[in-house]
Amino acid sequence: MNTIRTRTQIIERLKAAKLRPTRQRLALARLLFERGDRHVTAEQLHADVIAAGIKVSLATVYNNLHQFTGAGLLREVVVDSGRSYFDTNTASHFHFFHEATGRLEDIPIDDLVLGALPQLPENTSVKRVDVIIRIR
Amino acid sequence: MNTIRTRTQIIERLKAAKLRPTRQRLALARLLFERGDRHVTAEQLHADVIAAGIKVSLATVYNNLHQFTGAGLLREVVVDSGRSYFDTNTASHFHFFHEATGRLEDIPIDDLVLGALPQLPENTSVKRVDVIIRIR
DNA sequence: TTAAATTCTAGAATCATTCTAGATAATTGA
DNA sequence: TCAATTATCTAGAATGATTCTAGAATTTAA
Repeated sequence: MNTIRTRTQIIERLKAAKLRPTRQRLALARLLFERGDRHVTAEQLHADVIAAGIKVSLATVYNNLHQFTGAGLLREVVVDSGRSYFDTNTASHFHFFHEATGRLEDIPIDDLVLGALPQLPENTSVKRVDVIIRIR
Repeated sequence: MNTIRTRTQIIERLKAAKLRPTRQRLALARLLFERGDRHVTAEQLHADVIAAGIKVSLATVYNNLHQFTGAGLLREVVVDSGRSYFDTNTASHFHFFHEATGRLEDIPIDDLVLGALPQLPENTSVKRVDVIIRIR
């Protein structure tokens, strides 16, 4: 998970996802994927990219967050009705949510064991299991 | 959890929570607590109370859902950034979330075992643990 | 019954997000 | 390299859930 990716690797990732490496998309992808795991909201990422000196509209940030999620490069985490968080760690894992600060933190996979899943309702399959430990 | 409460019991519950049993609040409380467990959004509950022939504004539904939650009579469940669900079952338990329909379903407590919680970050305590199995 | 306190309400305001439609940029194939 | 095609970007409007506002109505306690 500590993957530090180069610019070139990121461009490859985008191409593999059939997403053109435009100036805006590349800037967003670098902010998201060049360093370790991140949990961001659209607003936060928009502020980051602006701070990095690249002109990108908020709509574009939303578009790209959704495109990345659709391509499996991000995972949406629902902890707060009101805003969405996106997690660069797409492997199966759980979260601490700091209620006071709104910060999300990964729980190392082995640190929390989930027993066998219960029997599912008829004709359904699991899309995903979310575990959030809300702390303060 | 199959508590069928009488009108009088509900009034007592409200008084215990220091909430006046007004016409509107009582109507909402009866819809929520007279039958078994329910998972509702503000819009759904508003539609229900109107259908029951009582005139209540949407703002009042929101006010009361929050007051009930503050009093521990309801629990807010976050499954969807965009709208809030309120659960009349305040005991510790987990949920199935039907992504196609937006319906929440309780998982019987013993049907899913969560291992020991991981070590918490410094100076924090657990407020709540949410487990949501997203199915479709 | 009355005053004080709470609650209710319609409508405006807010906030995150999505939509619109025209402008710009990236890619493709000759 | 150069259009032509296609994807992408953008500002600003629109949306949808929720909260706020401030005045009216109701409830309670004495």
